[in-house]
Amino acid sequence: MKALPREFYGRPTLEVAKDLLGKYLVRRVDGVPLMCKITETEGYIGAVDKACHAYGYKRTPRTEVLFARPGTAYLYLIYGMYDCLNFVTEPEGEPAAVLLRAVEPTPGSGDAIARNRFGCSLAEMTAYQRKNFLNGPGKLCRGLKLSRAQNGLDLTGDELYVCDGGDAPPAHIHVGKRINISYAEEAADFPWRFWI
DNA sequence: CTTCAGATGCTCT
DNA sequence: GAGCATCTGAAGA
Repeated sequence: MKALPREFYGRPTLEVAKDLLGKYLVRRVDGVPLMCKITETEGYIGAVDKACHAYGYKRTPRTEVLFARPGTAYLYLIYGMYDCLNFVTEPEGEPAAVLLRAVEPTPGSGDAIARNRFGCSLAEMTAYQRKNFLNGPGKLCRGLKLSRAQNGLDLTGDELYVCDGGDAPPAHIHVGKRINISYAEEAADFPWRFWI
């Protein structure tokens, strides 16, 4: 399956966030591909969004990647111990990104991802672990061996990319407020979270 | 099922 | 020094 081109990312952030749902995230580590279906995303738009790290075009060492060309990976550390994966969107120079909040492993990838996340096979996981496998930004990064080491990675390369699964687009996309950004005042209520 | 505290370190003021 | 786009395990209902 072919990686989505840079033009896919260089569009309005909320469109990209919705269009990513149902597509497949591919992470190649040591040549071995891990594949997951994308099921939950959030948009962050620096120009207007107090929840975005680059709100008001704020440039710092950390936010520099958000100003890069679309189709670049933005990974940062949160709460001292977890990483979050984002895709840079919009034309270059417009700081914005889509946060990947949840994915589901494809059948062939579940076992390797379970090892990364829990250090055991799929079969050895508890029911609770199965239910809460990759349903959070920190969890999916752990499972796919993603960290700040991948910050700035080009999504048109072969280490990390998204491809179209060939399935029909999701019939119904849920829309709601984003998670854990209560500090962001009016932006906390923007309906910029999408899931299937 | 739910709530709750604690972990942990980087980033910007 | 304060706060953070989170997760986990333990305890309660």
